[in-house]
Amino acid sequence: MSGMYDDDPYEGAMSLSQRAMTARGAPYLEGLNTEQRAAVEALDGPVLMLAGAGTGKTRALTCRIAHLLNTGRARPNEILAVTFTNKAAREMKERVGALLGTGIEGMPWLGTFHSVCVKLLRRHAELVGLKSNFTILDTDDQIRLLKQLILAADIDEKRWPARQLAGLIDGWKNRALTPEKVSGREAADFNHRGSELYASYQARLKTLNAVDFGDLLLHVVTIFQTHPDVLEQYQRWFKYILVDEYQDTNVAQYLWLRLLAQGHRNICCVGDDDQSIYGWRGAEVGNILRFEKDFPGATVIRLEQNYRSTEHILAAASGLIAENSGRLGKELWTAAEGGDKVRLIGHWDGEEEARWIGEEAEAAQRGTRGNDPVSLNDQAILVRASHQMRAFEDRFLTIGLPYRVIGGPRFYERLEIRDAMAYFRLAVSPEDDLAFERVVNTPKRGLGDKAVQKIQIAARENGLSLVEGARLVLQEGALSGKAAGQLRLFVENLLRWHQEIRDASPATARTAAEDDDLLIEPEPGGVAPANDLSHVRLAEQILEESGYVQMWQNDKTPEAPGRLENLKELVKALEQFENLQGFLEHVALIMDNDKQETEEKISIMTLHGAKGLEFPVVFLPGWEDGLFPSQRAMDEGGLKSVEEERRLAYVGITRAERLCTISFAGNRRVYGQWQSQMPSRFIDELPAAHVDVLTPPGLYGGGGFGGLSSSPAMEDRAARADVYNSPGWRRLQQASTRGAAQPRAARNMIIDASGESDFEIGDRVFHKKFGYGEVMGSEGDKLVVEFDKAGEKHLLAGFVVPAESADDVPF
DNA sequence: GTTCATCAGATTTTT
DNA sequence: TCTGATGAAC
Repeated sequence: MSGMYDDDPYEGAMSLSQRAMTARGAPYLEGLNTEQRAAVEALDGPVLMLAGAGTGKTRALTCRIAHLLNTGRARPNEILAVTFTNKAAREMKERVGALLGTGIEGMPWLGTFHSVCVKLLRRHAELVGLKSNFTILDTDDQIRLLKQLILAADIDEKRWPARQLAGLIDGWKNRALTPEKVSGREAADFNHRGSELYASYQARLKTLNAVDFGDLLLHVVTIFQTHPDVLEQYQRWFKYILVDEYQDTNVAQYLWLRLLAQGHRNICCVGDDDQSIYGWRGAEVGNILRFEKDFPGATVIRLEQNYRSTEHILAAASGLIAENSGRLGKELWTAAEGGDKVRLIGHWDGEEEARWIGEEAEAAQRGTRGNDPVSLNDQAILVRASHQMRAFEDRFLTIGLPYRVIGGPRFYERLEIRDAMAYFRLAVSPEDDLAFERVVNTPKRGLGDKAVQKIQIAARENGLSLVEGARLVLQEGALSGKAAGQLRLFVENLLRWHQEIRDASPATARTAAEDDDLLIEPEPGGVAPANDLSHVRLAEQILEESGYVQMWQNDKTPEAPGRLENLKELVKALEQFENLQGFLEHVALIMDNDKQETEEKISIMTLHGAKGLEFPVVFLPGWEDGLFPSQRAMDEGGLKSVEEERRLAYVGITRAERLCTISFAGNRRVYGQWQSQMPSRFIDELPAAHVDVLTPPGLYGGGGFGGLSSSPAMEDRAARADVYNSPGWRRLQQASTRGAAQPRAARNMIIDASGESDFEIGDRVFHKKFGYGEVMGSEGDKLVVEFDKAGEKHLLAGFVVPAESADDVPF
């Protein structure tokens, strides 16, 4: 293997390190393949590690850190290692610790972009006009704040929703644009008030001493750009920088990294341009494509040996992704031979698809397919959009198949948790106006819009926080007796809780100024088991005294008990922390809560949620144009968006270790309306030689594969023959005969395998859901039909019958 | 001020 | 189909 490794300008340094290694022992290097080893040992200068799916990227990355430490290149606190998720950060910490056989306590700078930025920003907050104890707002707070501003700006909130403004501002922050830097054309967005509202939003945040997620990055970048001395300090300090999932970085993160890397220039970015699926969140694939230009003399190492999937799965994924343009180029290969081809199957509708997948999952679990039994834990259904999950949940509930939805509404985003958190926030800092607003009238205290408005006016006129405004209103006696009494109680409670917190921990919050040698600080007052549990008691007390618990106890809706349960869980989670402050900090940044479950369950999640995971058996349903690729990607984003969708498809396929099944349905209920669906364009892009086309008999007539005769997969007749003889096929046959009766008409439909439909323009046809209609056009086996009632539809010829045979269709 | 009916809108979501 | 936001009725 020649190439960059041999030509590496740092070879001398490496042999030195090799010597050092032998001296100290580097067992972690054993078992790495050539490229992985190269990636681990190329310590100096810029390095781009292009790591395909399942190529042992995390392993290389963690070994690299271990190697840096073991060779004495850097102390643990001189390494900056950033990831996107807490999960990735946690895993990396654990694995580095395991490699070195010692606890790695001292890696304070290994974390998510956001957590590292919080740390930096707490230290230098005053440089952007904040106090170091600023609060971090989540999206919900953000929206509520923006709503107020939109209202204040006298803009019709219906035509200009706060969500849209939030999206706009997020986009600007992702691109590191402060309000002044927003270009003229864009500034005029949002009813010509875009940048103006952005500016007032930022001003409001400052008075609230708060930041949103985007600010964490943006403020730090601003500090670096405007205070060279501060920047230089960190440039010097971080001898080595490592970045995970580099393809997902946005402009702000890119600038942040580039600024920091200018010191030692030892930056190692790991990523895979083919797995860039967060463009809509501001990620710039361009960052990774441009790496060599940004960092001249960069070493580029490709990890292409895949240890996860069988050759057919890899080949199918590779064939698909090859349709994308502007790739860095990478071809996955595996030493493992054989295995099942990717399976492809079409269904009549979404319910049928869910039914079939349920049966397949159970079959795999029993080992009926002639394979070893596969635990449900090792099976996953990956969907494009979360609303697709519903069909599966419904079906699995009825057949009693245990499932787990990953990435649904998260624990900390639930209503009751957010309310409880608002109470905690108020107890910690009563001047938290957003929290105040959220819960003044929750539970109902008879304080409606009008009362709250009075408080707000009083507060604003006197430059006070809302609690103080409330006290003022009470003094003035501007509220009716009942409301006043309730408000007084609320405010008194609040201040009392606050006092208790202050009594309990006089000065736990450390400030930036206290500590000069900040670069070697320990973990922030976070996840340490507390010996004194007074804060837990206080939390319980708060929820009781506020009447919040009572509120849910009185609630008779079916979800009330669950909410109370969640509150208990929240209080329990507090035990892991020293105090409420530490807990709030944790929650602001760490919204994940993957608690391990013991019961065997099949996972249902979005394709986005599946990135980085792997499963022996994977189902990819809903491959239909308009769903996947999504309508929006096809309409708005043009080629770029469709390519991102294709990468998503690539991510999906490459999650599978042994068996990957792609499916689509001809009809699907979308927002309650039945729609006919066309198979995804991605299906036609799969290389035929690696795909098995399954078709349940009785659906398209049993002989051919309805809509796909033009696809390469269809030409692979040998593959199809295989299917018919496989045990899987026979099982399938049984499944569909014993399943709900197929409409007779559907069973009788004969689709010409050549792909030509028998229909001509002007023919009258009948469709099970749309009724009668007239053929307006046809192309191959695809028809355009003008239905009498349902209007014009594009659909596969297989889904309609000539009108005269409609009598056969049972209603 | 709270409750019920109507109506629009509806991806993906690491932090 | 389902959620939420709004407005009229209590």
